[in-house]
Amino acid sequence: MDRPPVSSPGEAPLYQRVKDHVAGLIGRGQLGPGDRVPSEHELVALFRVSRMTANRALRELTAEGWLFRIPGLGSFVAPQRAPATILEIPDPVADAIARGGRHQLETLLAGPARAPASIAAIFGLTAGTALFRGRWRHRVDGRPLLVEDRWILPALAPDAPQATPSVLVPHEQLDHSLRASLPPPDIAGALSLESGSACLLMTRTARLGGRTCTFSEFWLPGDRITLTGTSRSAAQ
Amino acid sequence: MDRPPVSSPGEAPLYQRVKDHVAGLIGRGQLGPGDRVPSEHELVALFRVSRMTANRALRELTAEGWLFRIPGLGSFVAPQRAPATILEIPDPVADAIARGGRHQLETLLAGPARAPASIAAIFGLTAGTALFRGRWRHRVDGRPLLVEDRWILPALAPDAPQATPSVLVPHEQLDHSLRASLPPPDIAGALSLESGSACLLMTRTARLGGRTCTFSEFWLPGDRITLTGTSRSAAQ
DNA sequence: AAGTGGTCTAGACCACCGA
DNA sequence: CGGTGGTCTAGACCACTTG
Repeated sequence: MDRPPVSSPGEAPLYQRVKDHVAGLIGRGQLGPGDRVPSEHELVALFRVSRMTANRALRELTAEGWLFRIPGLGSFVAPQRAPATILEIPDPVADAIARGGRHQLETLLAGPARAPASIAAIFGLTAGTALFRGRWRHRVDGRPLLVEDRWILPALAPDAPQATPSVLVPHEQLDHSLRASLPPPDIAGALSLESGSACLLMTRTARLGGRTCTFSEFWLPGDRITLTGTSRSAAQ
Repeated sequence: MDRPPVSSPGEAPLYQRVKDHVAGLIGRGQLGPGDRVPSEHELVALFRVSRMTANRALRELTAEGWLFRIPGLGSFVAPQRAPATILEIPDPVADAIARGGRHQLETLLAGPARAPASIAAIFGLTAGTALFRGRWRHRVDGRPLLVEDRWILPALAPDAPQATPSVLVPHEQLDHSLRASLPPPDIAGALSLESGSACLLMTRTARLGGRTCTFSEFWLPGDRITLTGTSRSAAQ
């Protein structure tokens, strides 16, 4: 070969240059969803690289969601990912703790309770069924940041009374929802909020074996908590 | 070689078996965060595979967040990813449209405007710089669901005045934040809300070439919008 | 010096697809 | 049949780390 045995220093690796080339075809709009991208063999000829290198480039672009591949047919531009339709939101308490904040937990309520109709419906039970209920307040660096109100199905979490909150009960799936709401007076008081302050209300339903095993409401003061996330997307 | 030239039919590829082995060491707790995993050379000897196969296994596990690697030192178990800390939030408008809702868009404001200090700071400019500003109201099935207030850097988006909102300006990165807030009177009016109603306030900063090119505020009525997401996690 | 990962090659066999 | 991707090998050179 008349080419250096490996990539020249200071330059991007060969597989990265191949990736950039194909990503550029897509990013500049020269290839759109469903269009065929150059085959491994064509990239081998174009870049004078081995097939393993071309394969790695297309394989990684596939893993990153740019392409899909059909053996025997070719590699194609993947359907447009709707940009920014997905926000990744870190758990605020775990986040605060990870940043080194001092975390305190106070139990406001803990014990058996009869489920009101609205809660019973979530568990698929009839109103009045006995559940375990707990309410905890989390402080980070002394400030109340979160009130957690949790209902637990005793049958699926026999040791629930001893369970600490935010240590999740075993689960297979978590469903979340998030909305803005004005807190009821007891929540506002627990968070040291003036009445009329907006809160984020996050709910979390944990499922195990197809059944709801815990339902939690998280109240977060709207002016003290900001959820953030970052996503990347090609210029379009 | 006394081994079949390629993986036997019906069995997982060799690189996958190596991945499974290493992931199993982590998943069963035999190796914890910071622990060293077998080197490529050790996996070559253990599985009788080529180094490229062992390399692919460890490289993919690294891309998937299981490991981190230090050239010259070894491969190590990555710090524990806190389970269920990531919440995926769909874009509410795109979501409503995807569900088949009838979408209407009204322009409440559009034209050049001087940036107040708070906005200028986001763009890294001085207060009073001329930006393009637009405000739009989105209705889904006739109900106001979103007021979008957008500031655009004209230099990076020359055709911004013609741009429709929610059609993103080209960008490389989006930063989002989400919090609860009480809307100012003009926003409350545009959403047909009583004063004192809680709203979700989402902000989106789009960056291109390392510079902020658009900044948007999205006001969503807290009682009409619920953001939802699902995540799966192993029982722990 | 010995071990690590990072990259690359020039072949190979296979299954699958469409003409 | 030829083209596609999926996998695999047995080497190689390099930069980097630790002793």
